[in-house]
Amino acid sequence: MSTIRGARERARIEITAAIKDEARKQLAAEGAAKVSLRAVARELGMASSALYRYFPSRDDLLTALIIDAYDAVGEAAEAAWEVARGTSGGHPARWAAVACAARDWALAHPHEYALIYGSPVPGYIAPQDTIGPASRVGLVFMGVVREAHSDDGLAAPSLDADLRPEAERMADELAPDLPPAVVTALIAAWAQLFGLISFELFGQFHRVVEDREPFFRRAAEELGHSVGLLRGRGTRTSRGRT
Amino acid sequence: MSTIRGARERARIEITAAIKDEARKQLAAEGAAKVSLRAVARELGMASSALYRYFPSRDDLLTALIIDAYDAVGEAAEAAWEVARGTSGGHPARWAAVACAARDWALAHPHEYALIYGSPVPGYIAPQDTIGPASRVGLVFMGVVREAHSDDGLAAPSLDADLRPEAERMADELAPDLPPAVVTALIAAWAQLFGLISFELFGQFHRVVEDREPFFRRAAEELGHSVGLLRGRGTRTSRGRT
DNA sequence: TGTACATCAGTGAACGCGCGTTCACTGATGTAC
DNA sequence: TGTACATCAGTGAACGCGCGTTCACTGATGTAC
Repeated sequence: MSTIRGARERARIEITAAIKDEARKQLAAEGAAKVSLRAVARELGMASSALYRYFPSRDDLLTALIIDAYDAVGEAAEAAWEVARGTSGGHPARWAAVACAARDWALAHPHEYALIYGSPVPGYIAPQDTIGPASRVGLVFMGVVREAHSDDGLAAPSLDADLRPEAERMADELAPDLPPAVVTALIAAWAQLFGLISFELFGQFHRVVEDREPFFRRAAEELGHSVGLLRGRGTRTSRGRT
Repeated sequence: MSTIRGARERARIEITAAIKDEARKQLAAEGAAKVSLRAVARELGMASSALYRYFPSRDDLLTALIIDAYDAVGEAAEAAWEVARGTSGGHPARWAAVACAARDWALAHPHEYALIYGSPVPGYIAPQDTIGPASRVGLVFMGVVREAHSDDGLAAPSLDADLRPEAERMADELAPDLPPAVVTALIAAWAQLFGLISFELFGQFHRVVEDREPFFRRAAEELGHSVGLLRGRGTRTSRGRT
């Protein structure tokens, strides 16, 4: 229970990390399907059976990678948010900065991205532990919107009558302080942003969109407006709009 | 070269279809990773080596499934468009109808959807033959927009200066008859629509969005407006908007 | 209509591969007295 | 500080699995004369 535990405990932590690192390396190189306990053990110079001291099964190792990936993209988004808050851009600029950070992370880690936002691995059931990390990026976008809200920089979009009950339920559960129409639009924008990233990463934009950064940026900005972010508030953004 | 070819040729066509059907069955049941030549052959009561008379490799069989899946979702979209054109709804309603058809198809064929819009199979390179079928759904959306354009039911969205060159290039290549801003917004909307579908299908909406049909419908309608579709044109749609 | 040959579908055995997981074990590290 | 025991990391062999692909072959269908 003390902070300094024996060599055993420290070794355990280090080796667990080494296993995950090697697995992540294989994930990055070959994709989730090719991550195998035997290959990891081989690369680490251990017997494959030794890994079972650290992960009860291959699925558990994959789960660890999934959690780490969610955390990594979440962290990237949080960091971008922090930076953007320190600059003169308004809320829409912060929104766009977070979106671009998510895209940048995805481009830098395509297989990790595919692991969490691509088709689910067949037979794999996401355990509870992934839920928290999975929502981290989304919470950053929600944070941007919430800040805009308290700055009076948010105009709730319209809401169809037949969508109202579901919108209120979602707002109740996720962000009771925000207008239901905003929460609804936010969730849609969240999915749509990752739709843009997935299409780029998974090859649907091949021979269609070439200059992808400005394309994505514009779409992301548009999504910011769709959730109700207003341009005026805060100091003026540096990127003009014609 | 005549229409009626020998028994050999007819048998070849039938058996090729049977192989694809069985493979599709396994795809639907277990996902792309589990589709194996041996299992297909087993189920068909043939030697596994016999399949090589029909498909030179497993990848080619997968390619056939991919093409069929693109064609299936494309066909569903086209059919929905035809129906929507026959009803009193305006262009936005047609857009929404096509979007909902794509979603319906995806919900009915989740593994086929994952095969074409999920993470690319590692090591698999999409051959040229998939390009045509892959663009079929997108062309339906473009058709809706084009019709609106010639009906004066389209207002081009704004376009950032830094995006203009790419927008003009894309318009030139894909739809020179449409304003570049519209083409750009259309491609973004296309990706975003499938982002909504993917999030729903791949489990990101689990415990977040419950009543998904109206949620999707609203987002789809919003996307229609984002490409410039105007409400007024054509007879009024049956779904009011508050 | 009949014959000789070419084409092609399908067989069954085999090759070689890599995987996840289990199990009885050895030896080092940690703990209680 | 020293000893006896418990805990745990790591080993290496083995089990059982299913896969993609190749190859020499048999026998049926098609074709040319």
